[in-house]
Amino acid sequence: MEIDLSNAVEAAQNLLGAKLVHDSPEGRTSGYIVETEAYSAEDAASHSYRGQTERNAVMFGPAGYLYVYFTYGMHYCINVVTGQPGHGQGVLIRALEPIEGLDLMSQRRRRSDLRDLTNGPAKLAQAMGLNMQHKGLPLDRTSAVWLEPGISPKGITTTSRIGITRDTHRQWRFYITDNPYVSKR
DNA sequence: GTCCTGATCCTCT
DNA sequence: GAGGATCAGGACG
Repeated sequence: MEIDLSNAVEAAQNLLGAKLVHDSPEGRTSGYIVETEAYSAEDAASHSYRGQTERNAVMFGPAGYLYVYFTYGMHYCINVVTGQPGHGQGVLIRALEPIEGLDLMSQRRRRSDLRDLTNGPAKLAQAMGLNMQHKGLPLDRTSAVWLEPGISPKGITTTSRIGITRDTHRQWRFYITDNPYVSKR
């Protein structure tokens, strides 16, 4: 992988514009990453804050692996693990700009509006067909899910993170400025 | 468009 | 037993 994942906050910005691809039995889906959030073990909003557990163990492994979690009783969200093993860092992928497999994404999402396929962390996981099966996979060509170099963002906007209740002061959300596929708010 | 709520279940307290 | 890195649908205007 050519993307620098040594630090979550920097990696969250480096990952903007990268291409995420999933080759599934139903076909290929892919998209450019347009919105991310950084999480680290010193951060009370992070799953890794209270130390390693069975659920978050992937976050404490090497960088470049996929951490998937299940939340709110019905949704999956995906992270790219960053940092050194033992550090417990990750970057939440919050939105994609769809590239390949638009019909398949629409089927999985049961939505036809292009802008409603991948503009949210649980939406993109559903559109890409990602779930707990994919937790812990390396994001390279040895897996069905991987990252490639994509586009260079023209501008990056920094804000506070969405939907958290602790450490809300951190400005650790990043998105490609003016991209129409960024989640709301 | 905005606001509010129900859905639904795993994880940790 | 509570709460969560969310989303969709309905009420209202």
